[in-house]
Amino acid sequence: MYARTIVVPHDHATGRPCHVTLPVSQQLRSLFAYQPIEHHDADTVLFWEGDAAAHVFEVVEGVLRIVKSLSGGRRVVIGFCYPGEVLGALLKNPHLHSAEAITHVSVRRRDRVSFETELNRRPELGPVLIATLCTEMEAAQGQMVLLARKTAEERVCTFLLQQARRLRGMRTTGPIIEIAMPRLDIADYLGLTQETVSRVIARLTMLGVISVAGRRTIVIRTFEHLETHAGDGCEVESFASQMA
Amino acid sequence: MYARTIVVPHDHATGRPCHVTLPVSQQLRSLFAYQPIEHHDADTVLFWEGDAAAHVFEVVEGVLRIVKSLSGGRRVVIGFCYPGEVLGALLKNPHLHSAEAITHVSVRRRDRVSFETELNRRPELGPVLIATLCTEMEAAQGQMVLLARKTAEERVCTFLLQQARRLRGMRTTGPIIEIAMPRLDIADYLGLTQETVSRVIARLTMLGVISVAGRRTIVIRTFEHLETHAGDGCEVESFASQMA
DNA sequence: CGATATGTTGAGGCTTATCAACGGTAGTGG
DNA sequence: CCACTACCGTTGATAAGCCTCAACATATCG
Repeated sequence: MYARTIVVPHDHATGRPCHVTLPVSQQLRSLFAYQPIEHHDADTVLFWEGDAAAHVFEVVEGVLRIVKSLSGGRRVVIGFCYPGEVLGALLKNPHLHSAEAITHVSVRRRDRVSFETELNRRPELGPVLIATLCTEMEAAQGQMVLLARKTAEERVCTFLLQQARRLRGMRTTGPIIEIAMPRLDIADYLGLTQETVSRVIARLTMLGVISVAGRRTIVIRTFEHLETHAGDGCEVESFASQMA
Repeated sequence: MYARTIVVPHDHATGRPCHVTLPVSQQLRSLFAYQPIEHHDADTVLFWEGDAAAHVFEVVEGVLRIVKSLSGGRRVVIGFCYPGEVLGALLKNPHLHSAEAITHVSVRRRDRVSFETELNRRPELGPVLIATLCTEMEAAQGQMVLLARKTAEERVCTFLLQQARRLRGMRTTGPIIEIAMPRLDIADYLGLTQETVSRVIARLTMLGVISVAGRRTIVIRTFEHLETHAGDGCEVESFASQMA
């Protein structure tokens, strides 16, 4: 039964990483239109896990990481938060995760109560928020699949595709991606170690799939290889195994 | 910076497993009030990953598993779906996962279009749906933490606590939990193998933390041990390691 | 141009997966 | 009601993949 072949026509790998923020939505962002812009340096913490959730943020510039901690110093990066996204709109009062600036970031802030009041005052925003949350759930499910069953190589390929597709959605030029976050954040996002991420990147470079320029820039040379090695879909991956 | 001690006062381990269904909500369930009850045997598939999403379901009785498949026969159980929950309300049109009966189940079905029409006709349901989705996201994040960083033992302890707390929420008697699903489903839910789940259960039995009666029944003898070994929270786990 | 944080590479070990066989439970049919 | 059978679960041996620890290289910033 589980062996039944399912062809999934739906493009569920939209390149959206799994994060705890609302994706680009002009309508939701309009709620921040008249708020002043704040600037924060890299490694600033916008809010801590367990803090009272007093504000909602629109990210104007820069990248944040959303972090949950557990015993033994272990850390999980639940997702990243990019410009145009809204952060903190969803969850219950004590924050369930920290939000930390990876780069210099600029954000607009709005009081949580007034945010919700405004939301109620404009009923057309309800469906927008619901649609947004559904997209979030979709991304979260993809991430669960990655963390539960993908190999290190598949995780890194998936991550690189997410990054590439995100930029493509922004109509940025070709296959050159700028990785805003350090290897440790990538590792904690993919459920790996820094070293393993590094080794996989080295292997992909050896294979000519990607090339690395500097610390933050990666050029994708063979998109197809990344896609076949991202492990998505439930059908055959390796032709070699069929031949055997 | 990551070493900062965070005490998280919020009880984010509410025992809700991570699933793709809406939690018990009288208001949402009212949408199914006049639908006939359907019965399905164990291992029936309600819908397949990739199918058009034509219906929304209320689970009246029994347990379902929500499954995503990937290459190489690998499988991930995204979550389980229990009586009183609503399934299929959230996602985009092609289903992102299959829903399969673990036990005999009875459900009420409603056409997706009429479900959404009714939702629009009753604006008071919007916030209910949003709150529900937020709870789902919370559970999904917890599951990501589990899959990314927890040990096999922590995963199994977390699962057992989820089961126990779910029953407690239903005001069922004490520490005896009925596990509806086979080991393989538990394994695919926890990102482990059947064998590892079995071995951890054996070890917990040896330690006197639980005892196993038959295939489906587990008695929790030391709740506290489960809680300290579930790995939640970011502070010290083992006193021994402090002593050393 | 130098100092420090970040990233890479290597050796070895541990947790968990894999493969295989056995045991038990529960459901079925006589 | 009991025995048979098939599935499910357990246990063991082995191995693979990733982690850990450590040293080294390279960017980036002052």
